[in-house]
Amino acid sequence: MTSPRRPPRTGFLLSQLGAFASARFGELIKPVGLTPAAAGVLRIIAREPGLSQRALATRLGSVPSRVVVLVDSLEAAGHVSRTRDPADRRHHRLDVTEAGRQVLGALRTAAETQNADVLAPLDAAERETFTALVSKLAAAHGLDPDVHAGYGVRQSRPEN
Amino acid sequence: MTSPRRPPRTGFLLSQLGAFASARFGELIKPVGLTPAAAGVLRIIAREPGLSQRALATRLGSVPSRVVVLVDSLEAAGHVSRTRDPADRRHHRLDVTEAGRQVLGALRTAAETQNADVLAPLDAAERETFTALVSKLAAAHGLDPDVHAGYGVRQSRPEN
DNA sequence: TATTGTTATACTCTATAACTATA
DNA sequence: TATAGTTATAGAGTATAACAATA
Repeated sequence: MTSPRRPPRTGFLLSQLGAFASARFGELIKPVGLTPAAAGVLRIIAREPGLSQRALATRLGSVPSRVVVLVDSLEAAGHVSRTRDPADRRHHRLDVTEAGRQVLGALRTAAETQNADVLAPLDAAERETFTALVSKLAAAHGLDPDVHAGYGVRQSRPEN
Repeated sequence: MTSPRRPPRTGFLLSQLGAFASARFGELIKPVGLTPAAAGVLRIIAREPGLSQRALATRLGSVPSRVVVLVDSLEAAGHVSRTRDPADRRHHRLDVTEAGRQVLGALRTAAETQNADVLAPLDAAERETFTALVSKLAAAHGLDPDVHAGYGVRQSRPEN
């Protein structure tokens, strides 16, 4: 007779943990007035000033129309500026404003708090080990911490 | 002068990794014809036969109307049965059908594949360490592997 | 009157397709 | 004609509120 296999729970628990971490960050930045997705976009633009919306869409693995909505909200909030590129007036250069830079500071603080909250149950040594393993997995799977993953690689179907 | 702090990336990478794991599972069960959310509900019902929809909603941290939709889909697919409770005809007892039980087997296979795929970049020793740490974190935060977390503790606002 | 489940409805997120302007 | 960005629209997921049946 076959013994009843114990189900492999790590993958599921990892999904749960990721969702938990994401939700926690969402709560923490609510006072800042940004969604996690918009926060990720702000960080990407800060990292690559002058990015075009098209390039941003590629970076996000998303579509131009989605980028319009995200940038609209950031621009309306005064965190990001759109400037027509004089060299090719079809392009919009995206840049972080001074106000946006201040928000980036708040986001970093929120990230630190989130990090501490999520890892709180681990002691210092465990935390270090865990961080190393998570980094290794993320790198191996080609994940970018600034790309908000609604719930993963859509493209094919909303698999929620 | 203050040195530029290196941002704490583990929380974000964990979100990414969780979304990645969830998306992978979603792909794997596409042939089965279930969404991850429905799959989680099926597992919960298997674990607690005769559950009422109200109780299920509580278990999911969701609302009764949401449960109706989820159970509708599972019942239409023939994986779950609704039976009025003779003792209190307001309740519907939820149970997994024979067909549902077969699907549960397929889900377990998919979970094993997902688990292997996600953890593939780690060697055996790292995998064991990682699994232990993930389990510890999930337990400490009170997470249930069968509760699909759209993207976290909604309840207050869709923080996507 | 309180509780279980259902239906009607609305809102958010995100994608596809059609459109405008620039090249 | 090709490309960047925008608008219109649609679909999936999930919530709130009103409702029906039962207690």
